[in-house]
Amino acid sequence: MKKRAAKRLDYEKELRRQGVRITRQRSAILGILSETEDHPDALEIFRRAVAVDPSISLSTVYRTMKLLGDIGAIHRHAFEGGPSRFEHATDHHDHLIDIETGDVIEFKSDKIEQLQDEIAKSLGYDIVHHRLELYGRKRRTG
Amino acid sequence: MKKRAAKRLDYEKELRRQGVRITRQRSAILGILSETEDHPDALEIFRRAVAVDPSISLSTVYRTMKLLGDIGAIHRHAFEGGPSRFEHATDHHDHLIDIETGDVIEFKSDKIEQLQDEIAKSLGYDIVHHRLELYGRKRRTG
DNA sequence: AATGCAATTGCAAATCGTTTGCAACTGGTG
DNA sequence: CACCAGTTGCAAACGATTTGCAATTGCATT
Ligand SMILES: [Mn+2]
Ligand SMILES: [Mn+2]
Ligand SMILES: [Zn+2]
Ligand SMILES: [Zn+2]
Repeated sequence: MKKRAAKRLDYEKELRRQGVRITRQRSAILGILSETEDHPDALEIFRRAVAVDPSISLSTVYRTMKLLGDIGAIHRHAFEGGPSRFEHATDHHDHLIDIETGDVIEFKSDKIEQLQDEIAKSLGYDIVHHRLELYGRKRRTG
Repeated sequence: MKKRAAKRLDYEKELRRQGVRITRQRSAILGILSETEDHPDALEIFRRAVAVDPSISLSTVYRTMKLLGDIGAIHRHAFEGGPSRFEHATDHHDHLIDIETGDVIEFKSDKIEQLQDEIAKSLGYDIVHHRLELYGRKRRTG
């Protein structure tokens, strides 16, 4: 899954456009989000943010994730068991979670996406969003 | 989605087989689960159970759902936003959730199931379980 | 650069769904 | 019908997230 790193400035630009203030704390979080390629949870983002701005609070991380989610700059995933995990918004894709390591692997299937649309349509619905998560374990190549 | 109602006695038999006691509270819950065709949450099961046995507690509902889940007699779903919802175990199927009414519609696609397997395999994984949820709104037939 | 004020913050407390410790109770076997 | 491990109700604890509030700060305005 190729992912173009969103630029911190892209985020800030979008925030300003929405009349939202760029605070020191938000800059720190945006910096972290823009350069991360994984799916960290709020606490992990908080830990990374503290390294940049020790005064930041977990509340602010949560509030910022909420804000960014609302404007569509990030996506929130509630994988089984754990807390919500975040990633900067990119093209839609789904996830395979390694149930032994917790690793998250991204994938995309146009066929599945299309079948979903057909199923929804046949039931009289339009899909607004969906969630497809595969939980598996690495096949031991014996 | 055709669903054969599980019999309360099926549940009890399985529980006894596992050396688990059939208490008044468990009977009440099993009765409710065996005759429900929807996806109630713990609180709703509790409400229905109280009507049968006023002494039952919410804790016992949760403990019983855990127990039944562990032996595979029921399935637990964590749909977006709300609390866990339960249904008695039947053949695998996935869900379409009406984001306006909360209604849950069941569906099954062998094609999607197969594509999932192929994707996992191509990534070097075996699927242990998965979650596919479509969130949509009723198409207005205008 | 100084002012003004609504937006934002950190903190603590609240919330929600769920789990758990514990003393009292009870199913089911002998 | 006695026994006792399994089960219960209750209240308190839990983990993730949200919220009220008084203090702070971004930034548009002079
Ligand atoms: Mn992703
Ligand atoms: Mn179902
Ligand atoms: Zn998808
Ligand atoms: Zn499925």
